[in-house]
Amino acid sequence: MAIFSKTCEYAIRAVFFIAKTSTSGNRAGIKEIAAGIDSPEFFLAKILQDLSRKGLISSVKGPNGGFYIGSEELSRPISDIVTAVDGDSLFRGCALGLKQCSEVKPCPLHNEFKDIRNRIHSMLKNTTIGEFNSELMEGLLSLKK
Amino acid sequence: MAIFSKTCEYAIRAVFFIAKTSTSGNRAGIKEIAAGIDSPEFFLAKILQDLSRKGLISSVKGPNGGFYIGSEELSRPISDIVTAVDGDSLFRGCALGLKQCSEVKPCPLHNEFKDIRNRIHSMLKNTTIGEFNSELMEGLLSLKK
DNA sequence: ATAATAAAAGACAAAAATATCTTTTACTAT
DNA sequence: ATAGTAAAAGATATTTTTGTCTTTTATTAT
Repeated sequence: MAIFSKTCEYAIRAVFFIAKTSTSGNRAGIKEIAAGIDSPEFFLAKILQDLSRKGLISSVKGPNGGFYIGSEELSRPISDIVTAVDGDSLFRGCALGLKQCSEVKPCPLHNEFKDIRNRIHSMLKNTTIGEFNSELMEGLLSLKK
Repeated sequence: MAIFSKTCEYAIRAVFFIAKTSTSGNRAGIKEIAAGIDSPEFFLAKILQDLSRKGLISSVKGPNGGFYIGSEELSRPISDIVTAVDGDSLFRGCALGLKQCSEVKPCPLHNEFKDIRNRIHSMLKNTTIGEFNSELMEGLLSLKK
């Protein structure tokens, strides 16, 4: 199993793509994004609708429309995307799926995973949506294949 | 999303349970295990059949039969279980699902996840199947709910 | 106003993961 | 050898995730 769901993978890649496009002052259409991150177009459309409803990205309909990200949203952490799509079980839940797992009633892996969970969480919290824009524009980072 | 698949969660919990039972010199039946880790019995049966085929646990049919783990298997790392069930994408794959992601063609999160992947991997490699037996027997650790 | 455009919304389909039940095989104790 | 037991194997069902297509709504440019 991967760290994120397919939906979340597409979401993060798309948001990075839209962030890059927005920084250069443009809006990105769904076809352009889907091609740019190599994802199924209609499936991605659903994901972006959801992110839009949740205020993580913005959109405009009609000619010259498309998706964009405002400067305030650019400084949001990518943990916001992950939480919106996959929930917080990645950094809050028990690795073995136990509802009651805690300090007082720990699963065998509770302590060994504590640090890892925290690391994932703080990493996602300290990485922003707009953080990779210049490297993306320079072509140093990849969002597809 | 959780770190492991449901199948893998059940697998690890069941293996810990069988390890504990084996250490006290007994075999564990499927009903006993399913009850002991709070999992669907028939689904767990399938999982254990698979682990048995792969040599991670052993089984005996008929009266007094059941599942057990030999002393050699007790010192195996739990990464063996994870790999057998979920594959190695958790510690090898790209967080954003890119096939080609690497040092030369990294995704935006490649570097931030490198350390985390390594930590997860080494943790799972350094934790053995039998490691929690005494604490499990003392009731200090939980495998259900 | 109207036509063209692009996202939103709704409905549907396929695949994978999770779960259940039945039949068969192997082993044990009598 | 036979009956009882428990896992293995096979078949089927349900749910969730992933993916596709069509219709509607909002916006823009003419």
